[in-house]
Amino acid sequence: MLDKNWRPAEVEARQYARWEAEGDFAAGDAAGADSFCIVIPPPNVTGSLHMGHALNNTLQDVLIRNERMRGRNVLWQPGTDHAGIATQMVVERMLEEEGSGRRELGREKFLERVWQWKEESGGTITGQLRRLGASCDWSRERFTMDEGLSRAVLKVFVALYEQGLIYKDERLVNWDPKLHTAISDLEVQQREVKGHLWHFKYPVEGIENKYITVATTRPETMLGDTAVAVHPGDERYRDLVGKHAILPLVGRRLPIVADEHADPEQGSGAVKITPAHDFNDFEVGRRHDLEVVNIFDATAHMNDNVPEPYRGLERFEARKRVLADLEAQGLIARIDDHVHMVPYGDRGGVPVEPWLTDQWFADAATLARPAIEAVEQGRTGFVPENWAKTYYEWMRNIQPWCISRQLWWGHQIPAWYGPDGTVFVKETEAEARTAAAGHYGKEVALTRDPDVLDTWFSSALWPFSTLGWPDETPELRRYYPTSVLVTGFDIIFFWVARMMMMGLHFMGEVPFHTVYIHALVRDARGQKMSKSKGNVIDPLDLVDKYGADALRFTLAALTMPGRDVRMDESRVEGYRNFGTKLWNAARFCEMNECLPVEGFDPKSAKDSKNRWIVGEVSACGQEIDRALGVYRFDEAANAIYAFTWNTFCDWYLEIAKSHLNSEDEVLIAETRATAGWVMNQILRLLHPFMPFITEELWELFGDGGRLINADWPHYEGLDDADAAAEAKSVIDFVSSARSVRSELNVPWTARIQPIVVGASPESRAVLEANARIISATARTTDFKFVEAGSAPPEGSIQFVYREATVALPVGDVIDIGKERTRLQKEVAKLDSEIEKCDRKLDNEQFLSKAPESVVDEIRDRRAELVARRDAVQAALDQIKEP
RNA sequence: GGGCGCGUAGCUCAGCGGGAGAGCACUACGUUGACAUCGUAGGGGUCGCUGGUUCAAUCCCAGCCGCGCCCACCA
Repeated sequence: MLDKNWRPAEVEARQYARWEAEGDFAAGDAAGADSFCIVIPPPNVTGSLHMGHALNNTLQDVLIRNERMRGRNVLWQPGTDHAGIATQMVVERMLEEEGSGRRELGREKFLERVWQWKEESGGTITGQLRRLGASCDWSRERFTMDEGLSRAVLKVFVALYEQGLIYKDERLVNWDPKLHTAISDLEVQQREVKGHLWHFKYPVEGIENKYITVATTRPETMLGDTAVAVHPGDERYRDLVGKHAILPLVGRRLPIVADEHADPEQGSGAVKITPAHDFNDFEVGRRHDLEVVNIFDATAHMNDNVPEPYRGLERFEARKRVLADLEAQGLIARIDDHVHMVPYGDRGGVPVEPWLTDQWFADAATLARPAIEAVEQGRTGFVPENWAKTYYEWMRNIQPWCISRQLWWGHQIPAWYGPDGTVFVKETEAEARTAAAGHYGKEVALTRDPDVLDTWFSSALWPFSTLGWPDETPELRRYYPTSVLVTGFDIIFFWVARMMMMGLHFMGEVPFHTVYIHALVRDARGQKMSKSKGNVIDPLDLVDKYGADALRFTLAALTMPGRDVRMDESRVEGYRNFGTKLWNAARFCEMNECLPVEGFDPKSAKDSKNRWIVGEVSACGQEIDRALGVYRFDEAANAIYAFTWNTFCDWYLEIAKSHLNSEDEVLIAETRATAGWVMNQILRLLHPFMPFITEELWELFGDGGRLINADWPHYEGLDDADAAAEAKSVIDFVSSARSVRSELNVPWTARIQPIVVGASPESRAVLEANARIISATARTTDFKFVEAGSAPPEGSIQFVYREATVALPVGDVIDIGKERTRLQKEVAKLDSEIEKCDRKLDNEQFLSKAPESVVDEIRDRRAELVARRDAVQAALDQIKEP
């Protein structure tokens, strides 16, 4: 006997351990079956599960379990990411607390610490994924810094280098002065900052009291100015072009150049040019062959290229000093308040500096071309489709990808330098040494490039590196290209785009056929979850409280295309209750011996209610098929929810009670078998969403084996329109009867005889056939059928059933006033609806232009409404009499 | 500036050319041998505003108002 309550915590761990131990997650190897593969977006190895992971992995698991049940060779490839900057920062912070630091430790010792930390905490996130129920093939778990994956990284780097698609260049990059590393454009966040726009007067050389005014939001950078630019067509400055301005505080001669970059509409129309510290100015500098004066060191303090008083100052200190000195010289023309965007590093949290350094770049534009084409040709499709636009937009305007980072944790760049700086890019030091020996004609000492690669470089290889590339493995052959990538829109650029580039370049084929983009998880009020706001909901707390099934179902049911998921705990609670409801339905079935019967064919059911529920199961299953086929997780979840609760529990089981109470042994046996079959089907349909409770109940309602490996059901020829119509008719009758009873406070215990006035033979037959069900669910006694036109007994309440009026003689309990109001309201409502139909039917344009089927539909509807109105009116007249 | 999306019941959201829906919340009644983590019934909406297309607009189109996000730029 099932326990009275469903207790997720007790069962989940046990069921999961059993699946894993029995190898149910292992990649399939059924011969001849198609394969279905998802590579997990690898979470940070030292991270822990947040709501975004919970959503992402729930959706993947729904797809995976669904396909597994459909008999495909399923691989859900799990693994974790070394997450360069993030992990290094965590370990550095730990060292700081110990009063140490990475530089004190040295590179080798530091890396040992990171590995140690990885060993300690790397299992956290994968353990948490297990608690969610994720059915990954853990035997194939990978890590981006695994031996195998590192080999893939080296091979790709060297190959791209040899193909000229990776190169070293001295350019302006976004420099994080806190982390002391270059970061890519994507890692820079623009933040709105209230600041000022300062207008400075630069004296023009050789003309007494002549100044050219420039404006800036960053006064300190003036120390690095090497020109002033004006627009070539700007009359105001035409005669100054070719002359020089004198940079105050520094004394440098600045050529005044004409360049399109200067916008006559902005500020004074003249713009100071600081090639070393501004991306636009850098370009201007290149065009005019300007001097590049770098004024910052790696920590954004002033270096020796500025006049002595400013040296060593931190950038914001320097700003104050520059302003004070210019003010003293009377060179500040104006100060305006100004709101502008300041670039911040998304990890370091301080403004980044455009800074001139040597970095490694990947030629993203070249790699992007086939990746754009693949989506244009539909070889990879986005769901929802709109995201393709975002992808194109970025890919078509892609900039060189800065792939080197001045960090220690990551894949060290396989480049070695000879004594004269010649670079040798090889997969191993030995190869580099050989190459160097060939180059120099003798053995020389080499130094390895200290930089590591951007984390996303190894992530870009994930769909094939995890399958064994560069080796030709069976997995690679079977599962590449993978089927679906499930991820959030926030990493389309970081990750999806780059996997497309690398996959196409190295595998010659797209890495996945479909990219399913899901939304962000926000809090119940639509706010982004963040630690600072304190509105972070920990998915594991919800799992503890309501069970993993409830959380999974909530996430799936809230996943609608193009809309963020608002995580509201009351929804989770509601779906936990759904689990309880299912559990109790199972208990009911168990105690009534409603268990699957071997060899029972649902098509063979004779009873119309049994035939009806079988048809409903079929409709629900088909809806889930359709919805999952187009990634409508919400619709699939809602379909199984509504069927289980509203159709099966609310109606079928109530009907079954009356069947089971009958004397008809054949009917009882058929009902038991049908109910058992429906339970069995519900468990299959629900399993991808709620794997734990369904697997647990499968022990009772299954047909051998484990549910995770059961077949996905197919439904053919189970619909029975007549049975469905009859069931609907009975449900209508019962609902109406309940409604009026409730309205008039008729006690539940009071059984009332329904007097049916003017029923057609068909309606009468239906009512008689279902008399037992109706009497049980609507609390009535036997029907009394009366000729049309007969007056219903006095003191009865009435409702309309099809063409008939049903009277319930309830005697004293009737509240005539209340009932009259109710009926009057109903007549008014029906009248207004009839009027609506009339308006249409009187409209000649409607009659001539609307499709005939629509006109007929409205005619039928009108007739039906009139019949109902008349019946209600008749009932009302009866009441009015006394 | 470019792009995407959203304004429907108190809340969160479905629907998207011919009958305004769900869940939660709310109100009333109820512990009937599966389930109070429940049941039954009920109240509640000029479907953001203004025009247009149409026989017919919550739905399509345009404009406006309000809100959110992404990209780029702002000396």
